[in-house]
Amino acid sequence: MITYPGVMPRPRSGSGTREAIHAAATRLFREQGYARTTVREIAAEAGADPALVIRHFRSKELLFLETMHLTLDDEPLLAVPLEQLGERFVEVLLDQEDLSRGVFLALLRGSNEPQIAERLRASHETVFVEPLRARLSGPDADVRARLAGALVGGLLYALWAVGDERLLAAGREELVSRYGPLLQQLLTPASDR
Amino acid sequence: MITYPGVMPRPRSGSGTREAIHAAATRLFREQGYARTTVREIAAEAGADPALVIRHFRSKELLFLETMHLTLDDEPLLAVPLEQLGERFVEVLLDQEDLSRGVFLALLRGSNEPQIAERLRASHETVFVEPLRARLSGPDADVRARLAGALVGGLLYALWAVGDERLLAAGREELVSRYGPLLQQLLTPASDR
DNA sequence: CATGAACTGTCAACTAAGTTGACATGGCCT
DNA sequence: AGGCCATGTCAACTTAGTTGACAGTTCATG
Repeated sequence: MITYPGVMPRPRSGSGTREAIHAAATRLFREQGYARTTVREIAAEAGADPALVIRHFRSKELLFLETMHLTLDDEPLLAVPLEQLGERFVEVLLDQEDLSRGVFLALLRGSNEPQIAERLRASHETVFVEPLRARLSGPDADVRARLAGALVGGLLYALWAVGDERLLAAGREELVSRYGPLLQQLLTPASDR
Repeated sequence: MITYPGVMPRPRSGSGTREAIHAAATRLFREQGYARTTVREIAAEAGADPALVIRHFRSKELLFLETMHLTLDDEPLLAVPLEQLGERFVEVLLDQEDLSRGVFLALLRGSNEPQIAERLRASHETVFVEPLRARLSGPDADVRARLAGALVGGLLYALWAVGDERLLAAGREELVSRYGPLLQQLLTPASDR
């Protein structure tokens, strides 16, 4: 059995404090973002000493990075024919609001910090660009997928970062039927048909 | 002559310190954002006392709001026929990068603070939505303009907030010719033609 | 079973940063 | 001349992230 030198968090005798801190941080960072959440607040919610938070995670920023992971369950996208991927992707995005919104905003607003910016870049790539590029082909597949990522990100930017009331009020249906086709244009340009 | 009760900044005996603080804050907030810029740093650059910065602007946040104004010279858009507005708008946007980038990012990343969020909302409305809505008509003009704002904001989000290297490398021409038509779709939908 | 290393935890304190209050000064208006 | 107020300085307060000293616990090994 190989032992990894201090890299992996060993279970040891878990009193569960580390997990409590992790959970508290996840909730607070999601709801309040990076800047407005204090280490002392996290510690209080986890019933721990502020110093212990740093002990466990080295710094507030590393704790943030350890808890804020943007994900998208793209399973519902796999079986969708390419011609419907545009609308479907917007649907999936809007339906996972509970999972994504807090993390997306926290990453976006925290991206002043270089490491958080890097995480935002990677998450954007993984969640918004990659699933679409995987379905494209041709020499310009990469650019098109990246523009699609910009388009998709723009919707979340407008809804969540800007908080456009009228768009929020528009409802899922209208957003899907109006914005989806635009995304579709990038996936299957008219010149392809 | 009416005197406004303490609202307008009276010239008085200007030693210019206030202006120096304003200028330093503008530069630093643009280049480093809200969180990474300290009041003490602004004061140092302006050759003033940190307390004086607060004296003049009441708080770091108000100083930020006083200096960070997102604008877009939409004059070059007025004469453009509606059918070319999509590409033209993207062009104008990309050409004003020097003016907009720092402020846009500072507002976006600072939008954890409620007042900065409100400024972002207003700026988005004024700069990205309003110029387009002004050219649209029909019952759905508002929604379409707002979706156009999302689309446009998405491009800046991808380029500047995410920092998508491949998009940055793509160059103005390609971005305009690929992303402009998508915007155009919202301004003049195919069903209109 | 003892023991030392590594982990878990506590407490006080340090540093940086935004802000405030006390106080000084100099110009402008009456 | 006198008073008001904008301008400016300085020290100090508060909050927040982080560190260091120290103590208790657990676990693998001799």
